[in-house]
Amino acid sequence: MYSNLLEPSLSPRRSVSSLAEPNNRYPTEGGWVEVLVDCPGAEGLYTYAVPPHLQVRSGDIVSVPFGAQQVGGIAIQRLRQLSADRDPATMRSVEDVISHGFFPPTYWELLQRVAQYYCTPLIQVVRVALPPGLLGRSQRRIRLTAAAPFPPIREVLSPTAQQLLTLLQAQKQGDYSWHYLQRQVRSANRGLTELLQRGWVESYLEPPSVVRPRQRQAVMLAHQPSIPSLSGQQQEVLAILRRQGGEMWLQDLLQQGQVSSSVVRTLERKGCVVIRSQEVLRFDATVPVVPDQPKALTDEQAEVLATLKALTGHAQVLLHGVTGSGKTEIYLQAIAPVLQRGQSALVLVPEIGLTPQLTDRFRARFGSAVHVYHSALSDGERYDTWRQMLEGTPQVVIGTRSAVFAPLPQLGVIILDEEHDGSFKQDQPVPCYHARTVAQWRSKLVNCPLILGSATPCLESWVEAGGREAREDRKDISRLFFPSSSSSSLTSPPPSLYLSLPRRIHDRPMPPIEVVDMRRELHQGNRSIFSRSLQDALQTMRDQHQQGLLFIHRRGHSTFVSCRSCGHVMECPHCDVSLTYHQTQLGGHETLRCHYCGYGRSHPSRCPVCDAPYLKHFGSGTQRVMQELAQHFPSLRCLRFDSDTTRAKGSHRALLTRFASGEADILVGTQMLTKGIDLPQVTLVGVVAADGLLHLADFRASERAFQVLTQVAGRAGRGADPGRVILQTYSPQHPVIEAVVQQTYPLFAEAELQQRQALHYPPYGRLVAFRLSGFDAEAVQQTATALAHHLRSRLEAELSTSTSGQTPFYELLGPAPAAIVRVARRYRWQLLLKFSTHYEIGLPTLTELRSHCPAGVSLTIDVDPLRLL
DNA sequence: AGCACGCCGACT
DNA sequence: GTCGGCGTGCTC
Repeated sequence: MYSNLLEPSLSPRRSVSSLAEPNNRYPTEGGWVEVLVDCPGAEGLYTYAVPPHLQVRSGDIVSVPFGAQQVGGIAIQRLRQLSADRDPATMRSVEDVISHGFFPPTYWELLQRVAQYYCTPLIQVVRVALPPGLLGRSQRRIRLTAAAPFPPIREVLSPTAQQLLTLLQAQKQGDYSWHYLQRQVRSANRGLTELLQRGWVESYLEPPSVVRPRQRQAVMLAHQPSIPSLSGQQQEVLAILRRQGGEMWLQDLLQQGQVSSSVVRTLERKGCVVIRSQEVLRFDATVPVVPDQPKALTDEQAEVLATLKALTGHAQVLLHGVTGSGKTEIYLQAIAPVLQRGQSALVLVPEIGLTPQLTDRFRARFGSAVHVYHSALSDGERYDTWRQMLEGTPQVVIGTRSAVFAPLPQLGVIILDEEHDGSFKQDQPVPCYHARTVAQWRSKLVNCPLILGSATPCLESWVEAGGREAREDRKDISRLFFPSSSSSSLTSPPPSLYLSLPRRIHDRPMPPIEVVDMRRELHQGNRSIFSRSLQDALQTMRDQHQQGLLFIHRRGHSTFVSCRSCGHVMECPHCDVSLTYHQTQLGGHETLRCHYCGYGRSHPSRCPVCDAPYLKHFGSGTQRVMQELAQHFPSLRCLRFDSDTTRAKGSHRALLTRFASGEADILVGTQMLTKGIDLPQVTLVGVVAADGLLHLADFRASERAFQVLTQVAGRAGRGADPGRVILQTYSPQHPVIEAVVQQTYPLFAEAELQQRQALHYPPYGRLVAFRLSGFDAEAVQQTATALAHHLRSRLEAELSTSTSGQTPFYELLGPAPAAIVRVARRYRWQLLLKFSTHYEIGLPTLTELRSHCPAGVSLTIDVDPLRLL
């Protein structure tokens, strides 16, 4: 059923136990080891000889020869003897040990579970769990030899060989990677054999460049019995060393003593000092800002905190606190005792770049015990942070979804902040894991609490916390639910506790939300994108020297460009979408960009179809709003805040800092505004058009719209001044809008859940998406149909042998083309499997399904997809 | 991923 | 007949 990497010789459980025991005694040298190799297509274990000089233990990261190259891998298990069908003479040896990894107990079980559940080979999971570059691979390179004639003798060489030679000779070192040459020259292979035969070039393997800890030489005083006679310089060096407490970096010592290293070497020979290589860790150790103290809590906060502190062992808690209710302070105070116990805490956030404020608060409270782990770190920083975790020092790791695999050995609590956020789900490379799901497993495995925090919990978490059953009682504050009488069909009580913070701190009111019907504005002659209400509010805000946010669903200027003469719409040549018009300022450069594949071109002056000069852009994005603001409110200072202006590293924080310091009055942005911004001086929030969010063809569209709008609205009035929210829409009667205005999560959830239940959508059913794509439209469609047949017969067979007492329910939808069939020239089709949660369905392995796909059609399985194509 | 081996169309 | 395309299959 699953990608059975470890079968048949080794059951998963056995491998786990052997890896989990660091005190296992292995032969120190020689013997054999099974290695999980990092190579696509190589999904089994490979046996290698352990050379006498190496000590290889289970869990170590090793470098091994594999075919023609060197690749990284993980030592899974030592073998005392080789199986009989193997000839010891032909076995290859482990090249090197890259990292001794004593992963925490149960860690491997977690990784295997992820691989199993998300239908992906274990090595893929290992790859997301380890810092990048740790599993290195060698590279084939080609370089000129001394024998190569210069200039090249043209007559005797084939054109391809000539091309290669010219290319190499143009390069300073005369050295290129083979990969590069193949891309440059049509049939490079032929030409290369020619050149190799003549001996003009040679091919060599560059060993994998593996990220390793940086080593520095440390010098320390030795305790010596007799003091030998020393020269003046030698005595001087010893004196410096003593002054510095007996231990220094060699480099510092040489610099301070103004001596050469030979002086120190002599001292070492005489036994006065010891020189040792030591790892230096490259993580950001800046302990910034003013240290702060735990803040006084409201009664509600205190009650929640007391409950959290009382938790022992595994428990899942949904902390449902309205925006501005002080969840972060609770996290901080819940973590403090964990650290005191000598354990560590894992804090997962949607995107680290978006939450500099959160990181700062943690640093201010816990100082250097806070480590940040995410993809924006350099490989070296990431490696060192990761490695440092293995040591088990009590610490707080703040990170994005992949940090759920942070190898902390003494985990005391896991916190997922903004748990509803979609970026906890990975959808690009497999495994398509959800950090919340993985965190649930991990907290169970290591027996620690998991806290899910949100103002707008996703419906899965809401249902798990028993939110639906206990709805009627929810007028109370800060309650703890163990619904004793389970009313529904659930066989077990809700696996999660529900804690709520229904009020903001300091009794600050939730901002009132005013809905403006834009149809009426239009009828009354206002053709601007700003209603009169919003215009007035902006004016008032300006007069009172307050700040505001404007939320627009789209970046760019306009959503599409079309010809008013013939109706032609400008489209991306690689995708089935219209191009977005971009113009940063009036009169500035006009470009068209594809938001799916990144294609860009300049704005044509005439229609490419009918040549009429009447191309016009429609719809509005962040850039257009900026321009309109500049026209209507010239005195208002605006900053744009979207993925275009925050692309550069650190620009996110920079923009927020500028805004916070009062450099601008208004921040104009996209979804980013909803994430983790805590600016007390913001009083006005305007939603320019909510409609773009409401009408998406996806069963989660309403949930997402509700979350986004509630979160944006929640940015207003977090400080002393009360806030207000103006929500412009063309469909004011839409249920989502009504729910947002009333600020009643349970009502929204109930309505939405009824629909979900009726259609067997999550959380009442599970989904698995099978996604096919390829450059050949027909091949993709045919494969989709064939796969659907195969799956249907598989499922029927499964059903007939099912022994489960429940009536199994499943449905295979499709094959259907994706809503946007072609993206980046690839055609995309999808099959959707829906089945009831209590039915354990046996999914075929990825390998099995891929065997039904011809070359050129790729298949990925997305378990529990968030977005449907 | 690389790199074999192996099977079909246009050139000496 | 061979050169050269690239389609499957294996790497301890």
